[in-house]
Amino acid sequence: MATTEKDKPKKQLIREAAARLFRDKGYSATSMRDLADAVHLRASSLYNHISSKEEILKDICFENAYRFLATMEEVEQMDASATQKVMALLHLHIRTATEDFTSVTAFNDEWRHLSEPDLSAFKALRKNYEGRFQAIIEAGIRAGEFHSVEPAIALHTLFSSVRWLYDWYKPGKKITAEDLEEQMCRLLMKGMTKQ
Amino acid sequence: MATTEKDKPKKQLIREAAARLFRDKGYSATSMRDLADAVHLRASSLYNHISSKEEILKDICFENAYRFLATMEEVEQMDASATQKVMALLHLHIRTATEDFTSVTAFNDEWRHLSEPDLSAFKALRKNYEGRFQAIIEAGIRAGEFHSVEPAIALHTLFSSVRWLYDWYKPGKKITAEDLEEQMCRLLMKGMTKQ
DNA sequence: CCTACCGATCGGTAGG
DNA sequence: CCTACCGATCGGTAGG
Repeated sequence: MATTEKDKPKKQLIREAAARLFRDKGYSATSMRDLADAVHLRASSLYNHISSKEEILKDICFENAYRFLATMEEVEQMDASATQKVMALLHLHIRTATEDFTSVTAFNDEWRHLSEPDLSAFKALRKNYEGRFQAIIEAGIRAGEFHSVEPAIALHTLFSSVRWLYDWYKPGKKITAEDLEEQMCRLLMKGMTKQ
Repeated sequence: MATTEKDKPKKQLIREAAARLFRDKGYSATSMRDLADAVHLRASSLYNHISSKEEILKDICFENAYRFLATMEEVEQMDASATQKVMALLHLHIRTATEDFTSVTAFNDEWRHLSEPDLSAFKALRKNYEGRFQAIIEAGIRAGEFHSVEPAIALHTLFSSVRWLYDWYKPGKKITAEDLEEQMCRLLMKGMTKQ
């Protein structure tokens, strides 16, 4: 028996609706009444499933952080060139951005609305991930695969490119997800210009 | 006589403080009390200088939109290759992001909080700018300067790269603004990998 | 420029 | 799951 929307636990439905609203209006501009409307409940009834607005944000942010760290682990253990590792990570980011809108909340600015100690904990995970990504770039430079560039600039330029995908990319419409992944990777790895 | 901070009209000081707060916390999470504290006034006194919170956002967004459209006009009239034109625009975006934090509000998501008819008007200006940027990319592809890529993908990848500069780049600290401009341009034009 | 204050809305709770 | 309601805070106004 296939899993339908109705089988999903209410908590998950609430979280997905929240992620969509956070993406569209931002965390602060999304009220619990907005969220309640989206899942056809009264605001007070939400609290039978979640304990606070911030808990939803926290769950979304940390789930995505751990998911990306798990993939980083796998990529680090690949027997592959730095180029292949960077491309694997880019593919992950592009695919996630197009398929899972909870990731937008985590990657973009909404995590800033976490309060302590969650804010510091999240920033530490993010910094850990970025540091490991940058180490792969540095290895690629040392191996002569990449141009000699400030690793921090390369890291953030790659990161930023994928960060705003949600804002312009509409799946299916002319550009398929596969085209997008292939062309963005090629652009970032080989650049705009010929030669 | 040099212009000092004190010579600036109060309205401009308020706008700059607002832009900084919008960047740090977002438009919705910035209250008029926050803004009043930043300029050492009571919230009610702000209204002697501005007419509403949204007016500040509107001013910031449209001022930047017109500034970028004016530069686009100049770039279009340059007697230069598509490569040179794209680099000129990238330089503008990078320089603006590092020097003027009001631009962040306009380029990133805060403009979404405009209400109609300003929202549609702003989106139209943005679309106009993006269309003209994309036309330059298309000309570069036709001229054989650029790899054959979906122009929309190239446009948004370039755009997104510069959009988050404010989030990680701290001027002076190790990486100078000149290094940043040069290396980001090189990375986007020539890519990560050698050959 | 301030004090005083407005109605609306916020996240969340009590109680059933 | 609802109705009823809480104190806090919101953007903004009146009046001086």
